[in-house]
Amino acid sequence: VPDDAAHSLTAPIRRPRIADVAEAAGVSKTAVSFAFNDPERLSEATAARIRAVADELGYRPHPVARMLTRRRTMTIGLLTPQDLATAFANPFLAMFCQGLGRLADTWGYALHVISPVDGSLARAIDRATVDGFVVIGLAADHPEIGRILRVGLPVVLVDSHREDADSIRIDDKGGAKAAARHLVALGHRSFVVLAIESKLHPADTVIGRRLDGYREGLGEAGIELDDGAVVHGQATIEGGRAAFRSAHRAGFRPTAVLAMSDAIAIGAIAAAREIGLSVPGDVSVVGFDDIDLARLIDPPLTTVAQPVVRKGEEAVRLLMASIERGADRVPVHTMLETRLIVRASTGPAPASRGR
Amino acid sequence: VPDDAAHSLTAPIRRPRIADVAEAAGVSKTAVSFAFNDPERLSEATAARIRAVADELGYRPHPVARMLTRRRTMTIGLLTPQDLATAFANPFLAMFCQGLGRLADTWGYALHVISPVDGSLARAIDRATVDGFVVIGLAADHPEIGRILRVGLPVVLVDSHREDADSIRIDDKGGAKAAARHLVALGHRSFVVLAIESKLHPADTVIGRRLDGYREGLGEAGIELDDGAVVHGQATIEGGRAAFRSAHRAGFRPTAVLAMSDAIAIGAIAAAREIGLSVPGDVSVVGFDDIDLARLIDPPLTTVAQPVVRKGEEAVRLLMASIERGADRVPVHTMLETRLIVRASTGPAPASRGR
DNA sequence: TTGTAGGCGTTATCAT
DNA sequence: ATGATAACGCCTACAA
Repeated sequence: VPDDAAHSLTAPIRRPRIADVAEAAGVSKTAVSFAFNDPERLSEATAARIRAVADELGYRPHPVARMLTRRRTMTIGLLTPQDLATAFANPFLAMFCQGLGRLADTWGYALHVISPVDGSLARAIDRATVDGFVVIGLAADHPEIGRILRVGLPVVLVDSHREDADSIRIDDKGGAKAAARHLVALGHRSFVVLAIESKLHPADTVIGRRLDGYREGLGEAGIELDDGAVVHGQATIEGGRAAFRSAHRAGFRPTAVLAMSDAIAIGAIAAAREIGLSVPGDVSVVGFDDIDLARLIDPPLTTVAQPVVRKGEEAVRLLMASIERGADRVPVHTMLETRLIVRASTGPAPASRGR
Repeated sequence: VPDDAAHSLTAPIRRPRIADVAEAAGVSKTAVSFAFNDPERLSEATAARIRAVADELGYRPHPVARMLTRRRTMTIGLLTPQDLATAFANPFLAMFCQGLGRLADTWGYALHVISPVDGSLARAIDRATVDGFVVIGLAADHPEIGRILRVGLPVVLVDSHREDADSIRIDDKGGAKAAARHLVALGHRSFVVLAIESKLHPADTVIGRRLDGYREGLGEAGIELDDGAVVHGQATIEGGRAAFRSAHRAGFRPTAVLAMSDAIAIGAIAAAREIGLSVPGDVSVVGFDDIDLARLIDPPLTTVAQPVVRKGEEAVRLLMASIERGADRVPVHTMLETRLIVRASTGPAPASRGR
């Protein structure tokens, strides 16, 4: 290709490289590299000249090449098993990202959101150029986590636990139990649980633990939860709406709903109203998370609060320690508290009704 | 299930490379590469054997090295001038990300969120390993946009416009005008505008255009907006709360509030109530965006709706066209509609009051 | 079907 | 203070 193109008005065909700058400035590639990364080692004059030439040519160090030699990406990955659209439809994630973001920013790290590629998390992970992962919504024994660990990349597990990785959890069971007790104390005897949908087996997930908590809380009053009374739906407002409707269609007429996320709870309230039920007059609803929304909606939502933003911050803090201090560190396991916040979406049980 | 503990004791210090696999499998590096990227070109047997060996060694192609040769990152960058925490505190962004995510997922692209590093967008951009940028909240003449374009990376501008890049906008001015007219028709004469805070000069931003729309709508009724009656705040619920309070402290007693985002509007409603004002009894509030939240809060928010999710989808669609078909394409400029949605946060003006 | 060799663009090492 | 050269780890003509 003749370099006539260089004189044309159109943008240059090829991105300028370090060698181009070196040649144009009459120095070595090394010098150019120094000009950008370690100017102290160059005389004031040459450093300035190199910068000028680079600017003139529109040269910027190629970030990928730089990553390759530096062995650092300055990026943390947020790994979620849901597709991007679903994940962001849950306000919980945005709130968690606030926490991640606040700390990532202070450390100068960028945020890479990783969701399955064509349904495959493995492929997504293989593509990801990150210095470490914050993993949310994945069971601890998910094979991908083992694979990541084996490559030597730091991992912080959120809401699950294994011995060989940092983790940060909340008291899911206790929180769920408190929610159930609260409803029982209000006289409710007929329940539906709106659970978070997941393809993964629920052994070590929020789903299983919260369900345990609900069961335990109800059990104290001698109440058993029908298997059919646990309906699964996406952790979004729409998911909650659909789940409540589906329970209703299946013949359930609960006086109280235990929702595993605020988004689901909010959707359930919307669905209940569409059916003509009043909240909390006919149905009481308890959520989980205490997202900003919870206290703003009508009626303000009774919910199990967890420190979502702090959870994000802690996750990054742990990850940074792992990245900075190397992998041969003893894993740290953090547990954050939950607490029931009673607002107006729950009230005394109405006169008993079916099922 | 492998014994992780035992495994980690013997785990190699160094990540296995393609050469290690090649040697262990007794083939060339090419063969290993083929086994991962183009298995058809290998015999069934050798491909399987190579895979087995790779698996055994825990080998994964290094994503950065792969990017370097492929010249593709399979990642799109979302560029925002705000810090991560602030950006995610606005539900608008999560909604926009739903749109981005839906299409990014279908194209197999991941999402990289880029915010200023130590206050410098330039540094953040230089770090970013992406195939293209979706730029939101940045004026079209921001120098960084020019720099990105000069490197030849595709850019889709959201909410701003320049001739040499794709863009996608909404009718900000028309929407704002409709909001102002609506309030005027309800008899309001005393206004405060709650604007989105920005360090950038507002010439070609949503801020300037919406302000113009407000002014025009009010102007039709002969109403002028005091300069002091335009209060700026972060586009978050907290920001809205603070902005309303600050206006109130400054002595403003509007009967109507024009907020440039729903988050701000929701915060303003909260602040108004804390002060003892009823909405819409004492103060009417109009938002902008129509986020999910808008119809769920109490009272349901009158707002200027824009198709936020579709905006995200369109942005990725344009970006993909740009990435796939090369940069020598005529820029496409998309305009999406806005429309006023009247709910319950606006009502007739109360008997006239001060200022 | 498999192997060889060169390139991707940078930083790091070791001279000078 | 500056430069030559070797990594970094992979992909891909081209050759066999």
